[in-house]
Amino acid sequence: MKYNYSDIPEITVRRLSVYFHILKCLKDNNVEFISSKQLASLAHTNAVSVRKDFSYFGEFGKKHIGYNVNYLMKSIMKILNISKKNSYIIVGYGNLGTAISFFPGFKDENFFLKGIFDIKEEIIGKEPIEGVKVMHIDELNDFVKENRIKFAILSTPMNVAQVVSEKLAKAGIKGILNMTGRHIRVPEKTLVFDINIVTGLEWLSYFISKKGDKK
Amino acid sequence: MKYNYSDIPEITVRRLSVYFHILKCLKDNNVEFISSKQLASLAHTNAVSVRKDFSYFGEFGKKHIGYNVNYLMKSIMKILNISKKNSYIIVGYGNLGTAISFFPGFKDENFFLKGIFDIKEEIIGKEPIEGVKVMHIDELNDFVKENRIKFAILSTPMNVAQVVSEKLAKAGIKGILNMTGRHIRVPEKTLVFDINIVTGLEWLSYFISKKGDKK
DNA sequence: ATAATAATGTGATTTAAATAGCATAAGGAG
DNA sequence: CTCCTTATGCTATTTAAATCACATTATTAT
Ligand SMILES: NC(=O)c1ccc[n+]([C@@H]2O[C@H](COP(=O)([O-])OP(=O)(O)OC[C@H]3O[C@@H](n4cnc5c(N)ncnc54)[C@H](O)[C@@H]3O)[C@@H](O)[C@H]2O)c1
Ligand SMILES: NC(=O)c1ccc[n+]([C@@H]2O[C@H](COP(=O)([O-])OP(=O)(O)OC[C@H]3O[C@@H](n4cnc5c(N)ncnc54)[C@H](O)[C@@H]3O)[C@@H](O)[C@H]2O)c1
Repeated sequence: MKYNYSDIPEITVRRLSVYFHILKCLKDNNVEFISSKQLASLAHTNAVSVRKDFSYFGEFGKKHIGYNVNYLMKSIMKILNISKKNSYIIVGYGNLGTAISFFPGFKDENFFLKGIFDIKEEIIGKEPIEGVKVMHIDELNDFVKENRIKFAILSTPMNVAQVVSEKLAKAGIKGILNMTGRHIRVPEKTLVFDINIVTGLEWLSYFISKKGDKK
Repeated sequence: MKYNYSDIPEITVRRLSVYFHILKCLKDNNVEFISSKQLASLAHTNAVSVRKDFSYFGEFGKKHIGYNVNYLMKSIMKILNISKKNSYIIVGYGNLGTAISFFPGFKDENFFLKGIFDIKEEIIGKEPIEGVKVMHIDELNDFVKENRIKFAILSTPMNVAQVVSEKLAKAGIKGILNMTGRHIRVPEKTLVFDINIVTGLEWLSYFISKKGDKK
């Protein structure tokens, strides 16, 4: 069956990403085939959901056999548009920005760090990662345009999140991964994905406290 | 109207946390009252959703006026069970763990860091934050039990995520904030909240690539 | 004092997502 | 070669979430 882009549940896209990370791990352990049931159990969901999620994009499995891990990974990479190299920058090079810059996991998914931006004079010009320089935020606009950067990880302090994200949008950044915990408003053409660590603790807190009073 | 715990949509709990962070910011700017419409616009949702979310827990607003920012914050804190002090630990004190330990934002939400665990001999015994020591993972069990720690932020390497989370569950940790990107399996009594930065970039990648082929 | 306005809170309805059920295909056992 | 098992993929149904529509109330303007 053929689906439109707009028929596809947003949550399916999230799950594809989860499946992908699980498949990476399976591949490292030389697993060649996996059933929707097994994959579901690893992804904390159920087999029907797994099959349905894939069915929006095509038929990737074989009856009686399940899914070929390698082929499924490649298919998901195509769907998520991460089969080709992508470039990203980090904006705000403090504690969190630094941690992210040293994390090797982005490369496996074809995301390559191309630049770092901050305002602290003492770090500008440094090259903390080979081939990646820290630049002043004033150089952002030209750099993004010249290098056609699509993605930015925003890890500045909260109080400048809004102004900095406006600069990002203006420079032509297509997607902002917002780590600041502050909601930002940008033109519709720029997408934002929010990650908020504190929110996670609050969610846990609620469900732990409510676990007693079931039903 | 009175709702049961199980009648309340999970997504509502997530949004409460989002509202709370926005309210904190409004309070800092001396805003006293806010309408569901205004709050919705700041939270990227709509006014009815905002009101419905609150209505599961009680009536917090005044007609024609809207919500008192302070009162609403206190109410949300009660709902999320963050009005009293909570203790958490960080397990895996590498780049990310360190960044998190220095982040002051948890205190505002009544989450206090009580201990740090790792296996690197050269950092064990250090006190990177006043009053918070780095301990060996072998001391985890006793420490968690003695200090009745409820929450743990897991930031070890992926390959030990499973074994370490089993230790956490065994020690009696109630909620794990899993930063590793690897899915972990723990007994049902232990809750897990996953945060995966790479997933965020993939989500952005998908929606940016699909934006052209609308409908 | 009355009308107009701006807001909340909640049943009713619509839409989206999850789940169930089943037809079908691939492989293995006998 | 036929039957049994296992697993996919799709349609139908159920459940959950979002939205609509409106009754209600507090405040302001006339
Ligand atoms: N840094 C990032 O931006 C980033 C992004 C996405 C995901 N992650 C994930 O977060 C986790 C931590 O990342 P990081 O960059 O801080 O890695 P890191 O290697 O800098 O830190 C890991 C720490 O865990 C410690 N450790 C190892 N085994 C342990 C054990 N058995 N018990 C306790 N501690 C142990 C190590 O000694 C080290 O200090 C990883 O799983 C990574 O995949 C990190
Ligand atoms: N560290 C965490 O664990 C954590 C957790 C949750 C949320 N956050 C959020 O992530 C963000 C970063 O946290 P952090 O701990 O790295 O903070 P940080 O203060 O260590 O780093 C912020 C960096 O941004 C730079 N900066 C300031 N203004 C700038 C501008 N206009 N343009 C570019 N860079 C600018 C600063 O010079 C600094 O290097 C914050 O918004 C924080 O709320 C962090």
